[in-house]
Amino acid sequence: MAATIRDVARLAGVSASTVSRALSLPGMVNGATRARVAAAVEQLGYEPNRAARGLITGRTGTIGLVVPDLANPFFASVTKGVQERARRHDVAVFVADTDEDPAAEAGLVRALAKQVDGVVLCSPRASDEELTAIAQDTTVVLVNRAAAGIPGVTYDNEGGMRQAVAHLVALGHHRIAWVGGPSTSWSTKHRGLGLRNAVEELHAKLAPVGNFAPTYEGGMAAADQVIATGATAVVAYNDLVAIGLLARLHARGLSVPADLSVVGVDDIAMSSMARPALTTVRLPKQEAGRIAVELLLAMLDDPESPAGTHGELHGELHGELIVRDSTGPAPHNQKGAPA
Amino acid sequence: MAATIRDVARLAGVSASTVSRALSLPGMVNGATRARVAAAVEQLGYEPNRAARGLITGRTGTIGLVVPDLANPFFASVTKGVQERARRHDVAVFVADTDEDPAAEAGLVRALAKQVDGVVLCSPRASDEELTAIAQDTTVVLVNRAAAGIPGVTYDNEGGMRQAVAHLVALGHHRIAWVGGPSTSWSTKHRGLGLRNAVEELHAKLAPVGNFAPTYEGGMAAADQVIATGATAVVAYNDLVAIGLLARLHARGLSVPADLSVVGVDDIAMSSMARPALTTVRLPKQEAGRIAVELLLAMLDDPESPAGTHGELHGELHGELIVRDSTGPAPHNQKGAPA
DNA sequence: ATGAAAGCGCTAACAT
DNA sequence: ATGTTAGCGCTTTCAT
Repeated sequence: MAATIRDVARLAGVSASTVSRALSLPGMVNGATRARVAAAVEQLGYEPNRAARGLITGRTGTIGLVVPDLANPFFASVTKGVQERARRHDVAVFVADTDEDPAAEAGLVRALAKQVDGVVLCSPRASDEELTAIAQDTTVVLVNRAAAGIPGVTYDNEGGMRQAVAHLVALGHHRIAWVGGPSTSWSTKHRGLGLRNAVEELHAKLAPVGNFAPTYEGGMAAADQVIATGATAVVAYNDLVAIGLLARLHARGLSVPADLSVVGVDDIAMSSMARPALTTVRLPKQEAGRIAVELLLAMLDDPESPAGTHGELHGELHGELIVRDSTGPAPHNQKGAPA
Repeated sequence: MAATIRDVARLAGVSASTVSRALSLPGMVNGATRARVAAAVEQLGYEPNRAARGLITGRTGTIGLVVPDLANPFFASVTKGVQERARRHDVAVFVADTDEDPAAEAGLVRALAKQVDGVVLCSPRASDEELTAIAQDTTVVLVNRAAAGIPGVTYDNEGGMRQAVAHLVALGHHRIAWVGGPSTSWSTKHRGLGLRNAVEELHAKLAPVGNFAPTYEGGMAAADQVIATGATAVVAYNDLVAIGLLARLHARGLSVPADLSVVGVDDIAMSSMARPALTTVRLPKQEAGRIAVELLLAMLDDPESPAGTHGELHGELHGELIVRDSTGPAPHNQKGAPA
């Protein structure tokens, strides 16, 4: 059996409470005593029982993480970041995968919530109302989604899109197609907005081709519509979509970037392996996970935690344009080019 | 505050012990009483406090999962399988990522072990001795690795390799190169063995080109040596390596499958997106995770659990050959072909 | 079939 | 600065 606090107390010749204090409030105990306790702890290999501690403190030392799909490299990276930072704080993390099922999401979060101190919700598919309701009785931090009054970490989608457009315009592109992700997606909305602004500022034209699944298949499905717009460049919702685009464009006999330049978002590992390698806006994925943990822990430590108090807690991360082979100069005789 | 067992007891007009029994040993309590308790539970939305229960039963209702790298699609899939099955049993899972650091592995497992009922170790990099030591004081199940006396689930590497070779031989290939993974990898060893046997049975020749990192870069590094063997087909350690191979072969001006056929292992999502799409041996990844959970839970439920007793507990999963565009008929004037 | 009592390992008043 | 006491929410003897 594992040693208990009483074993340590006996060995150190003190009471259990002193051991408890020596461990959690070292300042309150005499240096010599503290040393004796430390020695006893060491000798016995004592580790406090978390369940017992949790029973009385009401804290479990555990946080939850909910992601739509672990098999999606973007979410896998965020998860790595969460892991790493949580471990540093000696906090364990329960990971739950909703399998992209929006209906299962809320239930899962609520079930998780009972077993943890707080929850990191990554790219939740739920409505703002549902999120607010959940945040009522649970400490929640959002990743890749903003919702009024709930702390979180998001990406500067506008800035990222501006970089992409600036790059394309510098290459001589004037007509840029945009393949959006799911219409319910928060980032689709903001990327679209950013694109619209950037294109206007830089005197180019935007040709949105609608909403598609945020997957390889989505990209395949969008490709022909992209071609039909007559654009010489296309920005895709994310890298997966961009790679699907690449595949279908190739099948249609178009060459990238000679005929059409392609830009993705995320910079997943696959993007540098694509042919041609994909120009993309790199999002700091692990960093988002790390910040989310810090935010959550800060909320937990702050005694004043009535829902909403932490609304101002918010991190914003910036994307970085990574230029690879899928973007190049605009073709000379492009449709829609100035005469 | 959440309702406690006493609240339920009061509302149902029984004692706390009766509520406890009604919940965990329904057979021991009168039907009518049971119904009253159930009603009270329902009305109060009561959920037993796991920490309190764990304190007395010694079980946490939590298992641990250790993987080398969550960003690797193979491990992400296994993790999904573990998740899904654990949830079905109302068991939570702590996920830990060692970041491919073999040195961190053992420590992580031991730290995890104190907080969970058992641990699923996926593709551990540790030595057999270390694993045995860990299994001494923790309930452990291995995935993708066999070690004496420790239950686990593995893949039938030999069978998978035989399918790949049969496919290639049928296409007229006689000389097959083999790009192995890390020399310490259990699957490298068994895939190599399977290949050797299959090639002998089918009267072909094997040309091993050594050990490489199980990554895209590893495949790039191996490609030129593969070409030098004069083989008309190559089997790669896994899909990532095969895709790296594809990239470097393309750069060298070789065409796949016209000049060289390429086969991978795993069937990660990326494989069907590669150009040409990759022929591969599909491994049931999520299934491995599911079985591991069942194994672990079975061990936990079985009172007789002295280490080693469960050594015979073992699942073996079979791969399935998925033929795509990266394999084709052997070139006519191949080197090493019969005259 | 049910209740009363004890206690899991720990922390947090309350004493001293 | 340290010890004593009580009790977190639950399960489990032991009675009845």
